[in-house]
Amino acid sequence: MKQHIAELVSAAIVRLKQQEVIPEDFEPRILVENTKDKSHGDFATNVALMMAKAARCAPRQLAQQLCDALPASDQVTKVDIAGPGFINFFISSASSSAVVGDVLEGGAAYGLVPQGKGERVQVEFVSANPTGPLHVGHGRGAAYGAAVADLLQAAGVDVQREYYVNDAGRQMNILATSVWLRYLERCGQQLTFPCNGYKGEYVLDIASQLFEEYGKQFDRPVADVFAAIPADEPAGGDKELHVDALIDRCLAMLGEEQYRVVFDAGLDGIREDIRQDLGEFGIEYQQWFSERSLTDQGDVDRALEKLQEGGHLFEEEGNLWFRSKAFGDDKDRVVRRANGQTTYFASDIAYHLNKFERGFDRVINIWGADHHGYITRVKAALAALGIDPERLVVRLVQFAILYRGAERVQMSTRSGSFVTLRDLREEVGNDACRFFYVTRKSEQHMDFDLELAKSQSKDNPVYYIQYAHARVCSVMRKLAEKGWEWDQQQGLDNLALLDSESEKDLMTSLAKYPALLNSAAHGFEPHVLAHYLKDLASDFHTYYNSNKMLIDSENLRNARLTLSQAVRQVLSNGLGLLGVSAPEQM
RNA sequence: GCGCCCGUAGCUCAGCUGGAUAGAGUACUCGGCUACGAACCGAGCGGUCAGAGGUUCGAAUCCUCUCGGGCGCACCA
Repeated sequence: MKQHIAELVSAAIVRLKQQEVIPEDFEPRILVENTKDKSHGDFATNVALMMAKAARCAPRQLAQQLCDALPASDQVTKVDIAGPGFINFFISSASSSAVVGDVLEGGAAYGLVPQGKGERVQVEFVSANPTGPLHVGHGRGAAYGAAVADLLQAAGVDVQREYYVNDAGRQMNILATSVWLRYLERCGQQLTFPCNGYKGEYVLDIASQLFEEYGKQFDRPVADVFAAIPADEPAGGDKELHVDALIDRCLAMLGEEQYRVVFDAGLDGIREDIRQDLGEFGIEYQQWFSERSLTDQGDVDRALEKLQEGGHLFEEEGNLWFRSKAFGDDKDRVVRRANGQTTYFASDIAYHLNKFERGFDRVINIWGADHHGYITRVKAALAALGIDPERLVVRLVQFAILYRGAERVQMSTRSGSFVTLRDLREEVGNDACRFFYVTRKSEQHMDFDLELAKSQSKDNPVYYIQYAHARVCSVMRKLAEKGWEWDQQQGLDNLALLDSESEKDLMTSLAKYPALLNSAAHGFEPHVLAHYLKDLASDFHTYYNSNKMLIDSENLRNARLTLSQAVRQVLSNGLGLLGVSAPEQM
């Protein structure tokens, strides 16, 4: 409909150009909007205001000339000029109610853009270090990333969801060592656990499992393990030196092969736990990409060689640097240390090169807000590799600050005293969780009150929307109890009977859905959909309270049921995209 | 010190690439079930859009500065 009006306006502009009212070369953007106030009709455009200057003409006068030049349309019943020069369009009830048929015909596919000609896009999200279970902070990235991916897919984009597994590096070595120390305890030995180690209970579980599977194969005397290790922090030493020395000792005493077994026990255990956790949260990935595989397959070296060929690397004091400053970064960055080890950044360069080599037109990274300083250097690397940095989109998700009532909850993976996503899901429910996370735009800081979310009260908007859906279902059940049937065709034939304010509002809302989906998808803004669904549910509740549906008049009854079914369909479609269920009863 | 994000009703937040009288929820005050589900609906109360300049027909929205909050500024991942 917006499109139709835009065409009418466009035709009018062409006529005015022929009459030389406005300059030939002037190409205004024609913006048609839904009106906020019903007295302003159904749609409005501000072109007259935009063009006034170029036309050297008062906006209202220009608007009048535009109106006179508008071609006739059987869908438009009235055109008005209002305010400073807006042109308001009133559309016929037949064309506004046509959407009901469209929705029912489309069904679950209503609002979706067919797959096929769309671009290939990768969405990488969560990618938390596999050093422990996901906590509530990761939950936001999970819900947001999944919704963005699903929205893009709904918009016809070919989407691949990926989790980057940081299965290399110091943190993973600390985890492996933590597992081993717990394992030694499980073997019956006593030791002082490093304060910088991973103290979570899940480490104990992994250690126990290791013990059950391998017996005492990895057992070594604790006295030897801690011999000549620098003191830990509580003992007046340095916790970092302490834990690093333990890692080296662990590797030395177990040997490469056994160390790898212990390491993998930790890695695999946690990665599978995360996979299951997210799966239960309704999130499935097409790929779990291993950081280690980049080094193993020589991708890192290859990426560095490529940079070298382009002359983007230089050596200084034994370190190999990338000239990221030349691409807008604050300073140059080390990619390979003097000891030969490549940095995490080097892996990331290789990873992003790998992504684009896999053929994605665009790559979307959902990162925690603390990574924002990282964007410039990754884009710098892409530019140096000859890849347009614009093809990488980074969306930052601000932290969710946890509250228990008025008290702020501190989170730390290392100390083990954090609230896991799993705990939250079990207490609040997946639906409320998924919805709550995406109700706010991603760059907005979010207060997550556990008490409120756990209370399962009506305060949570997800119940409000689900209730609207369940209500329609309930009416259909009651209809059957009365021995009646819903005649969709009769309903569609009698939509003209639905001329109340609330019915028109509903139809307008339904008609907005496809365009809204599209803009939510391309703007990476699932919260737009969340708010829309709340408004649609609200409109429906209003309608439901003021109009009875199960009435004797067959024509009106079927018309109302048909409208309600269309609402139900859109609620169901929208909730589905956000990973929230649409229950038939609650 | 430099960079990014944020500041809208008592609280939690929307406000689309500048548009008409800045909106929801919640809290508070009233009112509505012999009704297809009251997990609902209706009405009221509540604002110097942090502040100051600027751009223009028009600014919560764009630009600059100030104030206030969050987060970054590694040869960690």
